[in-house]
Amino acid sequence: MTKLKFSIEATDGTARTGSIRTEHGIIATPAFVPVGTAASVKSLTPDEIENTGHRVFFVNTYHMIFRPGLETVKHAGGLHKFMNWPHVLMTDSGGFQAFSLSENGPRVKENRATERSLVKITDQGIAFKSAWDGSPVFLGPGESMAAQGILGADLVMAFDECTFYPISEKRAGLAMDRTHAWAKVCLESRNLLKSRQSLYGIIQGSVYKRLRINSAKFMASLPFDGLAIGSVANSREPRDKVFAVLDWTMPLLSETAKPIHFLGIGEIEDIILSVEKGIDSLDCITPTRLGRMGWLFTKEAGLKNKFRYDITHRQYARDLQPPDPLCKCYACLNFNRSYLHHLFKSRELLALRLATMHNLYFFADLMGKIRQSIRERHFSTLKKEWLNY
RNA sequence: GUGACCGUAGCUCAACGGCAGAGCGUCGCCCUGUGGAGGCGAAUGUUGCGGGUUCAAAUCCCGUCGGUCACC
Repeated sequence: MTKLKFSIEATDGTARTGSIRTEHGIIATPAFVPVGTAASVKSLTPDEIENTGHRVFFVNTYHMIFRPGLETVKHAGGLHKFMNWPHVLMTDSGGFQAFSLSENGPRVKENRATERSLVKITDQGIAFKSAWDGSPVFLGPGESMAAQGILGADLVMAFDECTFYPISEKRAGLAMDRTHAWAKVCLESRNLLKSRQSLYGIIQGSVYKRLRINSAKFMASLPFDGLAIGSVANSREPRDKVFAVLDWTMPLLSETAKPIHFLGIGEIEDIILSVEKGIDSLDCITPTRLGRMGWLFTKEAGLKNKFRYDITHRQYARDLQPPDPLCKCYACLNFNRSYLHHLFKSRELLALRLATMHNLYFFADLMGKIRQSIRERHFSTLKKEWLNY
């Protein structure tokens, strides 16, 4: 019945390192999970993803439902075969789109204020409209589990209501209650999942201590295979609150001996701080999306620049250094900043590929160093080396 | 040498008597379970130079300098 096998091999304070074993291989934790929303880590082949050091990535159920459609994935034999990805996969339940496609979503808020919300949330689930052609799809916890069963990822997320910020405690409480009710349905729907799929329950409650503790206790009491923390850094939640949420919930979650995933984190500093508090895995679009926009990660860029620089700036036009002099990725071993600058200015496809490769390698490399530091009980040294505090 | 056309932002050009603009570039900001091969914003001008006409000139007139093309 239980699918993943999680073992903690070493701890340093509350930070911990170990492994998650699945049918499609082992993930060393703490792990960073790249995002491949539409069944592709944009611009990279499976071999190239593997060469960046990652053995797992995230695919989005919402996107698969509309394109290519679940039947197409089923016909291909599931996501692993469809994409020819032999390693571990995670799928999101579609719950994030409750936030991202709503009138409070990031796109709408910034520059599509006149566009209508593409979601309507009720106690039964979320009525979506396709972002591409407006066609409707209803997704509740049962539907999401069935969909994720067809997709066949190793690690799947319970269907939840992801909240925006700012939000009142009352409304955050309603979303949490709904998420709790849906969590039970997701567990009841387990037979819709393939036998080897593992289900993560998601803690909600926005920035409210009472709600977060309530949610952590509730989720920890249920027979999930893993636990996840949601809705923390979606839309301008204050940074101190992001980590306060971990302080409130991690002591309750750590006791379960289940892997704990932090949804949507993040920046280098946030990753280090999250690992310090016991997080086992995190996913984020930062290395991939920011890479496509010309941001390259380097340690030398420093904390104040979030460890990245914009290669499209004029100052790199004739810079013959590798993108990151300390890096051993394909891009850094073979090309210089001058060339990458040119590729971005010329909008060459290779720019996106090399930047994505480098950033993913940088993240995987950092996670490897983090794991080693925990094993050697030097995590605080690593933290100080990067964050200087 | 003669004639025609052209000189406007860093670049390519628009405006052709009525507040000097766009694209690209530059610089800045944004992106945390991807609606993103993005989005938002700012700076930059003695309209080649000098004179004239006019309430008003990048625009019309004269001169001058520079460029391109054509013809000798």
